[in-house]
Amino acid sequence: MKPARTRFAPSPTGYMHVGGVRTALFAWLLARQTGGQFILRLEDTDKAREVVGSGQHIIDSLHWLGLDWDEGVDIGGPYGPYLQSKRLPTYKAWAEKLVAAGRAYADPYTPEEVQAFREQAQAAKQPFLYRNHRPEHPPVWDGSRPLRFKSDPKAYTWHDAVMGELHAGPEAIDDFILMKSDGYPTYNFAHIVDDLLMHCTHIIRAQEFISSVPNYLNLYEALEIERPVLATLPHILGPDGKKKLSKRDGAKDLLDYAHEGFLPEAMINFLASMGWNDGTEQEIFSVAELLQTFSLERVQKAGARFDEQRLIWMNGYHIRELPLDELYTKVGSFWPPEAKNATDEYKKQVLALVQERLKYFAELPALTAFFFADLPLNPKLWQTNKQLKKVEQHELNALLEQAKITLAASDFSNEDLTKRLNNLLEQTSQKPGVLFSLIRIATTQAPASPGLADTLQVLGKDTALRRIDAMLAAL
RNA sequence: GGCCCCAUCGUCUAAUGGUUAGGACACCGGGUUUUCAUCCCGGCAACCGGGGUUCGAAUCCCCGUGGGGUCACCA
Repeated sequence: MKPARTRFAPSPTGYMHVGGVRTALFAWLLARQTGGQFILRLEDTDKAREVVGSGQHIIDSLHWLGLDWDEGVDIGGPYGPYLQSKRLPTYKAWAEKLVAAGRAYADPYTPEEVQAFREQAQAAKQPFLYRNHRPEHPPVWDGSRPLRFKSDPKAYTWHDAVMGELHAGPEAIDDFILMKSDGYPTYNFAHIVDDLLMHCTHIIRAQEFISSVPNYLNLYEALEIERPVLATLPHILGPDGKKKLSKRDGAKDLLDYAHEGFLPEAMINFLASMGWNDGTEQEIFSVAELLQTFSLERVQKAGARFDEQRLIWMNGYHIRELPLDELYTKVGSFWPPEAKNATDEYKKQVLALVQERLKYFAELPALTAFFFADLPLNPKLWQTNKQLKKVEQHELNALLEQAKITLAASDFSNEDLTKRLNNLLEQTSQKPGVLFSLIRIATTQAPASPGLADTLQVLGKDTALRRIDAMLAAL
């Protein structure tokens, strides 16, 4: 496959949400798997909506995911600048070319007049087409008025790398605005100029642009330029399956997932599996595997719902796959505050025990707090436990006393603990459900914990016996 | 409303004219000497409807229906 030059071109109007970032992922995958380049361009032509800091936020999000770019706003490149607001003379020059060719004209109407046309059309239940009001003798364009494209409406059939053959009639084409009266180009104009000048081979974007493509096709013709490969991705829908995922409807900031302790490789796996698969039954993909097998042709045409449950499962899966040392490094500062003075070695032992039940790092404190500090006695645990609530208090007390003696004799190696615990089971002729639950609750005061012998071993003798005493006093 | 796109279990999806329509998530059972989790086993659960074409249709065609997008000096 020929090297693809793809770009991700968001507008800095807010944080990155998971819907938008999939577009970046697919573009990045295509560039990387073909040995091409990936470009980050910022489309900051809407100064009214621009959110300060969101450009950096987008960069941070991509960094977190591990999507790197060869040219872009922050690092420059041979076809820069990559910030549209710094390219105004370029757009002006191309606009003037269109004016000179008689393919663009100044819009003589006031916004109110255009709005009146629009309402007229709406009242008549017709789509609004500006060109129905195209002025016969437009004023000279001096930049104070919007510049409109003088379209040449016709029917098009074109190929989309994802959607296949697409069609539209002349009614889909209109005299859209190229340059706004504030001197900035519209997206519709700027992206075409930039993609040409930056030699992009593929335009990968979301579905909402599909109805504008005939306009772009018409503009490519007017500009007499070759168009890149077009690839339209289906929407990612919100959990209700209705509308496309949007910030309004609670789409989370991508970095929120970072802060909750999701793994970038899990996020990438999840994002890729929404709307793409390789045709096999494989669910788990590493980035390297995605680079092997990804193709636009196998991207789904229908929208996909964002199912956070699936993301959580996938994240847990990737966590379990990690070697302990690597996981330990990644877990970083997610430990509970009580772990502040714990040694790396101790924390690693704890981590090894909870690795298989950790779905995302933010769960770590709840899962491990009792390893670092005595939790307050929680009578509910033994009062409501399915097995224990059937046993008399004094009997529990006696059992726990025996357990204490047994444990006091142990060297607290895993083998010895297991052996003595089993012996105790026989001596007391108790069900493990009763005896082990009791000891587990006594030594952890937690609703859940890893296996008993493992937990006791890591906790150590002193802590275990101290906690048993505390519970004994409360029984 | 015009135009455009889409349509398989609740969800993500496989199937490219011939399968008991497969897998995964979630959920529900059971097992792995306690809990939670992992792992294993099992269960639940889908081709939007109607017409064609064909020996044969989830797959091709048409018509409905449903959902989505778009019709901005936003991208």
